[in-house]
Amino acid sequence: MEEVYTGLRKSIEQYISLNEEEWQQIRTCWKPFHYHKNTVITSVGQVEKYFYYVHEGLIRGFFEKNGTEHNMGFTYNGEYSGVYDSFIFQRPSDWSLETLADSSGVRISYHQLEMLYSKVPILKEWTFRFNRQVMFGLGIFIRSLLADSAEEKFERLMSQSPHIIQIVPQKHLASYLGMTPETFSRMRKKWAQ
Amino acid sequence: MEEVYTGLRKSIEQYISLNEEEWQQIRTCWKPFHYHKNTVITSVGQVEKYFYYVHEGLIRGFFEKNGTEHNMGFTYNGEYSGVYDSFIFQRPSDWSLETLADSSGVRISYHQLEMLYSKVPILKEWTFRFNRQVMFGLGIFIRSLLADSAEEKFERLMSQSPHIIQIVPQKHLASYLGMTPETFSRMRKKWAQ
DNA sequence: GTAAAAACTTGATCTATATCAAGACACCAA
DNA sequence: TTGGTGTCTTGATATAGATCAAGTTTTTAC
Repeated sequence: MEEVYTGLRKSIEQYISLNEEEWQQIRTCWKPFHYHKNTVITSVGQVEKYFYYVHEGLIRGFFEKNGTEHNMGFTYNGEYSGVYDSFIFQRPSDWSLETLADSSGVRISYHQLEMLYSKVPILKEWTFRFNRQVMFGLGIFIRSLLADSAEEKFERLMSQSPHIIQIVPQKHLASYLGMTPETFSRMRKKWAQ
Repeated sequence: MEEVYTGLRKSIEQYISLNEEEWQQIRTCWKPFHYHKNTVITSVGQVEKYFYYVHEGLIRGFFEKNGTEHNMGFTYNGEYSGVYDSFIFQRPSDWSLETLADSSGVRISYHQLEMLYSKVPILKEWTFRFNRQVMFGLGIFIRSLLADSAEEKFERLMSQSPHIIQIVPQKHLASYLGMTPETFSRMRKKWAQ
């Protein structure tokens, strides 16, 4: 358990630095969670209550349209998860969160976080910077979706995160790149040669 | 000129409220700009110096790949523009900004804005909320790119912003939706019936 | 350990959209 | 006002990737 909090602290301190008192305030607000594989954490229509720090596990964010699921992203060890927009605006979500492996870590509720901002003002700066980073990532994703062919998207994924294919089921990766599992499988074969 | 600043103030006050002194501090930091039609404001490789409030005009954000330009978005009257990621991180831009009509308004430099944050702390909250709104919009855009067919994207655009077709050249709208001008033209014909 | 269910692969075919090409229209510059 | 350049339309053809289908491998559950 201790190492989960150590991970959280390190992760927060990538953006801001904390003194001991601030950290203690923050720490007490994040509560442990644990979900088994293939558990839906948040589903469409719900209001996202929590923001998650995933110490160990794998989570996917996805939505459904005409019977097809579309993956928007994945969370690995040491990253954050949650239905951001629903969390931020406390409005019903239009996408879902599901574990793809047993996942555990700590999470903070919306109200706890709002309260923390007043107790630990610097934390607002953390959210600020974190959001900017997310924005930046979304921009890159959009760029790829607009301009890259299926083959390019596949190759980009393989050269940037080759390990990912061992962790995330192919059908989900395919959907994330906006292609069918069949196409993904063919790309993979081609790539291997 | 006065109405430009009135527009800016209203726009900022959608997120936060300002007293007179705060507003005066903010106001003096935003300087007028004016660009003619078809002017490149910021190009690839440059570091974005300014954040723009466009009172009147039309600006597109785009990048180029293999000789094809891809539009990422447009700015209309009363909206903000700038190469956000380059501005935020003060790193060379990998996309460009160009006017599609004579465009004028006010803009603030990176350093002025940083300075303003310390003089008018509430302004940071404005940026915070504005960024969240941008994130939200990017999420919707990604969703559409992942799941919608060319026809659906076209229809969505026409029902959500039917006026846009009068303002933005079709070839740019086509690129924004991730399709060719020919496809866009055919969709349009079909739609008219 | 074994059966059932998922996930992945591979091939054959189909289709939405791209590409190529050529004509019509529109706007701007002298 | 007119020529020219860029934009839009329309048709013919090409193709990347989807869909359908059937077999194989891997994972899950009892």
